[in-house]
Amino acid sequence: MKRTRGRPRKYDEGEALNAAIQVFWQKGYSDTSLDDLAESMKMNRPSIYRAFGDKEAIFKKAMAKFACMMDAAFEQSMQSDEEMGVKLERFCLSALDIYTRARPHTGCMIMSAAVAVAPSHTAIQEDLLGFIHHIDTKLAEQFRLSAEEGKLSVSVSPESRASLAQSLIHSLSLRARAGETREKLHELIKASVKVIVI
Amino acid sequence: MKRTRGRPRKYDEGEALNAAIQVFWQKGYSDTSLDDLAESMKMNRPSIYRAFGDKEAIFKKAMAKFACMMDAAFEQSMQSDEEMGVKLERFCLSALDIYTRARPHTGCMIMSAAVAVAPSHTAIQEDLLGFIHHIDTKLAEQFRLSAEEGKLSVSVSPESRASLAQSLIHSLSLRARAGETREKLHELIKASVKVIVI
DNA sequence: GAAATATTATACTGTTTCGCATAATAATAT
DNA sequence: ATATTATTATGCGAAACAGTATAATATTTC
Repeated sequence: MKRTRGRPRKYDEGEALNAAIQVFWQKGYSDTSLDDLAESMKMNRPSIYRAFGDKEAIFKKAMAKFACMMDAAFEQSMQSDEEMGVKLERFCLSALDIYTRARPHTGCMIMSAAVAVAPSHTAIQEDLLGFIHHIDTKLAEQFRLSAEEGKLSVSVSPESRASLAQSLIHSLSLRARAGETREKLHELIKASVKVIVI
Repeated sequence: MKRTRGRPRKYDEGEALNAAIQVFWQKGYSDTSLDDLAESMKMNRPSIYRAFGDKEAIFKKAMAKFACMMDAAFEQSMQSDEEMGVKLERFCLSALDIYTRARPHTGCMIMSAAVAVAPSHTAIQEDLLGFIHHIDTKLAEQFRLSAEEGKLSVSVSPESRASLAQSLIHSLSLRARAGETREKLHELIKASVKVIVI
């Protein structure tokens, strides 16, 4: 592993992006200044520009990484041979954990920060819609598998169940950010999942 | 009706607030400057301050008025003796109309603008949570009435149905702002309502 | 050790922003 | 008419901001 030439980097690209996620997550896109980012990423502005581009580019990368985190949580929740209701509940609880980790609760970074600026940032809006469709697809796939095993009534399509499940996730994010308690959201999950896997 | 003394107002308070709603709705809280508001409200900054207070105060008033609009849409959708599924679908379609009226779609002003700044604006966060609980209550009341008429299975509580219905509303707003088409959202409503009133 | 290179650090520019201070205007009251 | 009052209109100052240009620094290569 050859060392690079010039002056060595002071920052770690992955950690810097994580720091950017934290700032965008809490303050949203518009209220996050490049100075905020520079401080939290432990980089100065010119270095940020060189490494990640302008503010929108940084945000898009942060958003992509956050999406990967959610994806990983999904995969982990689904890998078992339990019933779909159990798996879905576990995924919702993972999401809830992420949404209520910070204080005050910050919900989903994408469903708050990206959604807020979507109308004026076409590129972000496109990524956002893609992310939503991606989750739709992954959820539907799981419901389809479960239905094929005969464990779900055929009166409701996997796609309908998937969109209802994602509605629940969306609502969890909004409610968490609105300051709802973790306990109430836990109850909300249990009651909603029951209906979704009816 | 005695005319007031001094120089007559150039603006109409209600219309000015409507104009403020439009700006916050599209651009969000942080990206809306007082100059933006002044232009759209057809007032100059000092007049705005006198009439509505600072930016947060303007927003809180705009939010309250938007909440009233949604409330009115709800009442109108519910006043009939049809089945709850029909009424709920009508309410969702009213919401969809509001969420997709502008281009690009702006979703719900509260669920985008207010949610985005909630962690850093306690007063807004409180109003937001209150609004969500208010809708929960009104929906649950309708489901309870419908259940009392024996038109809904008792296996799912009115409260669970209410929170699922609001999840759907939340998701509609997010998806609309993400650029989803009106047609797909219409399909989403039909499929979801079917499950919620099962 | 000197040149080349990749990064960090500082400084600058033009713009936007908020909040307010002050001036101008239009109506009523006396 | 003149004073009073409520508003509109203009302008200012200090701060924050995005983006970049330039200087300083640390490392490898030769």
